[in-house]
Amino acid sequence: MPRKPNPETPDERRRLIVAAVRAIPAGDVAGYGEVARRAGLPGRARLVAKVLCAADEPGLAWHRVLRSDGRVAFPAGTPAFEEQVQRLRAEGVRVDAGRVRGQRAAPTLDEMLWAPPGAPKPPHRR
DNA sequence: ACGATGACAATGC
DNA sequence: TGCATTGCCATCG
Repeated sequence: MPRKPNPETPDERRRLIVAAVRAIPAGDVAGYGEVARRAGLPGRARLVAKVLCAADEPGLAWHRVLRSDGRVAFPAGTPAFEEQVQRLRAEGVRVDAGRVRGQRAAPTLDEMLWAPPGAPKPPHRR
């Protein structure tokens, strides 16, 4: 059956995405793709970026959203980049050279199931 | 309608 | 890890 690509209105999508971002607990992070999926909009990672860019929602934790590789999306050195890094560190997130440590930016279902507490432990680096 | 663009993702070397 | 390539999706001129 023909799948429906975008049954939602632009505003609806914006709302869903903002909600998904709000759902990220402090001190934790998520990838754009992850947020998109949690928002019920799989494959729309770029839309998430768009929304965050235009999001003027006060208190929105946009800084907890990273690329799938755990890196900050802004080019290093830019004001936005620096601010994001600081905000993350302020929440106890270890950021090294624009890369987040200690957590997975885009944990897959497999990963969650296959990496229960006590599994392959990546050595802490700091 | 079409091509360019972007706070992206997955894959390959 | 880093860089290049390809795929994706919504927006905009």
